[in-house]
Amino acid sequence: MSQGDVPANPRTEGGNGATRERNEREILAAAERVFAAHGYRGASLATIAEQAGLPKSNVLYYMGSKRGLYVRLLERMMARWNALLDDISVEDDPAEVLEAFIRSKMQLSRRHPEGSRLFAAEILGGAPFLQEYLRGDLRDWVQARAAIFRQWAERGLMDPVDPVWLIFLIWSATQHYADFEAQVLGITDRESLSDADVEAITAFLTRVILKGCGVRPRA
Amino acid sequence: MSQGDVPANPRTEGGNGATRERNEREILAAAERVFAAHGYRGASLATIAEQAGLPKSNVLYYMGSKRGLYVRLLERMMARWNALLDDISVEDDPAEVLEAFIRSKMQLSRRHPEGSRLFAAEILGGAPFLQEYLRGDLRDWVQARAAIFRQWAERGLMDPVDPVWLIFLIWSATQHYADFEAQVLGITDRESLSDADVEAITAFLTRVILKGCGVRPRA
DNA sequence: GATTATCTTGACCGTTTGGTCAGGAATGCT
DNA sequence: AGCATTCCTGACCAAACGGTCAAGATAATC
Repeated sequence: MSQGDVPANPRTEGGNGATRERNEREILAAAERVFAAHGYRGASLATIAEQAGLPKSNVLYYMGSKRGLYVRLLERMMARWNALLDDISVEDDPAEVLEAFIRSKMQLSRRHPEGSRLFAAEILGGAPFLQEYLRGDLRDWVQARAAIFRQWAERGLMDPVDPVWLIFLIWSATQHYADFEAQVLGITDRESLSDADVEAITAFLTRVILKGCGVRPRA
Repeated sequence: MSQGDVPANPRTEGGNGATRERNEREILAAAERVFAAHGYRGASLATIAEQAGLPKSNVLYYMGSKRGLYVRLLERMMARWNALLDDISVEDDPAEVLEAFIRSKMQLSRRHPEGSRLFAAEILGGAPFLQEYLRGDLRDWVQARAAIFRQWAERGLMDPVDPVWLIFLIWSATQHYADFEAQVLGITDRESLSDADVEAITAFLTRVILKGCGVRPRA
């Protein structure tokens, strides 16, 4: 090995090997829970290791550092987020697109509540690790959608509401049921939200928001 | 002093004394910022003391413990919250009440963004300190309002939407601009939200939500 | 001016923090 | 079998953590 070469550090490799895969999955799941509950600073590697059923040293062996583990979780969550942002066109039906948007966002929050809370905690703390993403990719995505909403409004398919505020409204409403789960459960005296509950909430949000924006069916 | 008496501990007294008042105010303000940004576990007394411009020992002299300081902040925030929850009656105009609700909630988030984020972080972490409040006072308040919304619906003054989901929708939408400020600013490329921005958002939310619930003017 | 109550703070304590490291165990490859 | 890579982990470290305490400074009261 010549000088300057990176040593054969397993941390830098792709991730082949069944043991590695299994342990990393376990660590990431545990870390997502702990970071979601306590934020970046409040989470401890000892707690994460305990919940993953591994010694602390092993967590560091696979993840390198607390920071690296956290960033990896954020990236995984951003990937999930991006996966549901497929392309839309001015020719699509606003009602269908908005309903699909609300529904898929709701499902994302429900399928990955810890990831959703992890993201929320990051933003709450001023988004120290996500500034670049917010001011880059995510902003572009929002502006692209906003442009389409505006065209729909011009064609009389919906009211001329500010599309950016509309996107934030949908985000906040759908995110609420994952992030503020403790509040929702406490107030409604539930132990958990059933599939039927989630369906009812989705239908409620779709109805109120579509009607509120004056979305008219294309046909 | 007979046995069993509480010693003349300044911590237990009302809070007279100008020095005390000034220092406590400084400490609470600094603590609210730090707890909001990092959560309960992630916040450190050293950071709070530094931001308050006092030695750490002094913070503990006034507040007793980290836990006590945190609880006191939560109680202050709950008091602010309760202050805007005045009584409403079935005879009131739904449009006026809902708009006032949205507007006052929006102002609360704007006037006390750190308190709002502190509250959000507490809920995000599973509300370990607020379980009782959520399942008690707050639940009662929600149910009382929900009953009135239902009567309005029966009288044909608004659509028969689930009133609890409606309250959550308003909460989430208004809270979003304080809690996710970093996201809003990053995406809209702003440095801060102006009064005009807040007014525009309030008008947008009022319009969409009222229309979405089919609220009809009483006259 | 003396006395008392309040305020201030550096030094200190035991625990927990993220992270390192050496060295052994398991596994894969030829 | 032999060898290299990957995996595993207890011991250890300096720094930061929440909290205590004694002793002095300041302010209030008579």
